[in-house]
Amino acid sequence: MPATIKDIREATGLSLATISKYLNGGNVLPKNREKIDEAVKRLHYRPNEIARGLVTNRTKTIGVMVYNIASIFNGTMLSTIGKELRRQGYAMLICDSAGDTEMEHSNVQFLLNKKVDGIIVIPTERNGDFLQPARDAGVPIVIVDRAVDGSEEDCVTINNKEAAEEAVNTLICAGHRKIAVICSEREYTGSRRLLGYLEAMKQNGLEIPEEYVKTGSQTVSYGYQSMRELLALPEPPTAVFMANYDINFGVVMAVNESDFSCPEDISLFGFDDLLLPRIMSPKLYVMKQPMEELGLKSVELLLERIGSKEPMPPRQIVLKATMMKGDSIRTIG
Amino acid sequence: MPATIKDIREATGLSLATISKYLNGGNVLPKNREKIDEAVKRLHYRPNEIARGLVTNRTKTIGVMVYNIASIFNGTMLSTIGKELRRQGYAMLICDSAGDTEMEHSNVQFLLNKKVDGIIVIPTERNGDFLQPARDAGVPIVIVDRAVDGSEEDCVTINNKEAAEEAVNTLICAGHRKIAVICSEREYTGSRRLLGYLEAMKQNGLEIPEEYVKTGSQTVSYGYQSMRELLALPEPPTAVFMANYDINFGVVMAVNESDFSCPEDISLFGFDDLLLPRIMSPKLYVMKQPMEELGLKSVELLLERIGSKEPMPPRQIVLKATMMKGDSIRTIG
DNA sequence: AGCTTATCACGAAACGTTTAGCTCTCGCAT
DNA sequence: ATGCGAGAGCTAAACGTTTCGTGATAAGCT
Repeated sequence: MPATIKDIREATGLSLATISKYLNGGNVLPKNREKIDEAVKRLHYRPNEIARGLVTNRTKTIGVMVYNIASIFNGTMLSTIGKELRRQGYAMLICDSAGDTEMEHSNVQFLLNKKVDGIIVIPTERNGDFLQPARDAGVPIVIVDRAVDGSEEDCVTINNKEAAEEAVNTLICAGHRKIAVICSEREYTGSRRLLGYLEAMKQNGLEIPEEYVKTGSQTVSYGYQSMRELLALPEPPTAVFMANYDINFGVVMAVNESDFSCPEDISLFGFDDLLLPRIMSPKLYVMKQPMEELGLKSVELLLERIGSKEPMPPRQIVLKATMMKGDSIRTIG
Repeated sequence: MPATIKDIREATGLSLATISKYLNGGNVLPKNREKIDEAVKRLHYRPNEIARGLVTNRTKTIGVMVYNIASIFNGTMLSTIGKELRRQGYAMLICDSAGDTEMEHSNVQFLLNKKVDGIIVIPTERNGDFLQPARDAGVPIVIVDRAVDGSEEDCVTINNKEAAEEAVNTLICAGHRKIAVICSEREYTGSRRLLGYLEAMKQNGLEIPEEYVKTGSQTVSYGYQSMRELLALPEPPTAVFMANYDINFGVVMAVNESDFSCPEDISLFGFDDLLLPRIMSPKLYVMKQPMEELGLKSVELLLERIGSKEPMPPRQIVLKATMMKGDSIRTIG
């Protein structure tokens, strides 16, 4: 039903080749250019991108895989990534793994069938095997925020370990000795941030009771449950470092429900400067990730790789997190 | 590089038609079936969906337009919609309008160029003109959550006006007389909820000072600013009805920063039962939308329409919101 | 004037599928 | 035996583009 390039041929008397060339930015005689422009406008012609994709073998579509689209962290990342992709003429096909690694496997195959030109992925866990089919197919990949073990892909992350160290050192400087951590070892970010915590504690010669280290998962519910456990200990910590945005939520929920209050009884240090840290009272101390940069950089790397015919070595970009001060830390004599 | 159906032909000696028929569920002789199965597995053959789309004129891809992908409300909706679409074999091409109606216009054209089989849209404002190109092209459309003025499309919403009435009546029953509202008139939901507020106030013979009615936009920042203004009035309200999830956030932020506290000095009633209402202390009273149902129903309507060759009359589905009690309302003598 | 070069247009093949319509074979009922 | 229909396979065209190689025209040089 919609007009095709053949209709333009009828209308102008020119050949398909000439019309196609002009529409793709080639040079034609001024009078032909006018004819084509007129016909395109009159017939509301728009190139069929499916047909184009078949012959050029490029769909101008990028697959984006996230571990959970309902998390505001991912939503914010997708917002930046989507806007930038669009600016460069690419569409964004989103696959939500919903925290399920099976689904993640299936998503890769799905995107390959859709013939995406490249894949941006914020993975569910540290195991990157699910990417194998894409590697085999030679589809460019960029991994964002959470690196995967032993990958050969481009990767954009932040200095997780150092950021965690800075956070924990801040707590220590405020006089805290009994500091707990809530994170996850299954994701890259959680494991790196845990290392930072351990390092800071060790450097300062502080003891780490086993029950102060919670390494389950980076979810709201795990944060909630862990915090309840911590507060119920015979000797609860005086400060807690939360290694991820969703954990922030769960922890704050648990504190609000308890008899403890922040910062009088318990000091908190979180991650990611999104809505929560600013909305709550007291304002939460956090390490802020440069999320926009993360998104922009990942798009840049991917399009670069798609554009270049030569194979390029994998690149590792590491951005820096910065501290945002709040009122959630009590200074201990 | 990947295997094509022609490679299967070489491997089996069968014709393209036979192979295609079998792959699409047709019947072939057992020995041929075996041959094809073997070749498909050995060559890792997967049909090229681009080529298929060209001839069938169906891409098995749905365009989903949201007014802001970074909002957790939309993220949650997208999660449900995406999962259900996927279950039915469809991909989800997401376009974020980022609150910009220009962008929204451009998004429709973009999706049409991508030849999506249908469009699900959570619109930015009440004006639905941006959908015209899709209507002209005969692409099925379903509008979710926020209806648009005078549309002929399928539409899934909730009983906004009645829900707002219930909320305001709850405040009135608790003894409140000075009740303010924060919403927006530009969106369908905001304007309907405003009507509900006005109706409840009128039914109970309550006065509505002009400065108690804030109808700017449904964003965090507007909620924040409006609440500051309300609290600064010579005669501030004793209760506030917040007509949307983002507004909740802004309002709570403003209250936390002020000398007022909830519910002692100010009672609050919000919308949408997502993270915030549960996390905050005191727990927030809200009207809860059946978000999963909203998403599922919209997918169902769309696929039904895509599947049917006959034209169908537009359908209007209205779901019901329910009240979730909290501790954010003070009972006045 | 004759030769070269640059510019533009064109015809035809190709991309990887689906599908309409035809042919062939086989078995069964008459 | 003959006729018939069902089932399965095949050929070829079609979907709407891009692109390769060639041809034509005009302009620029000696």
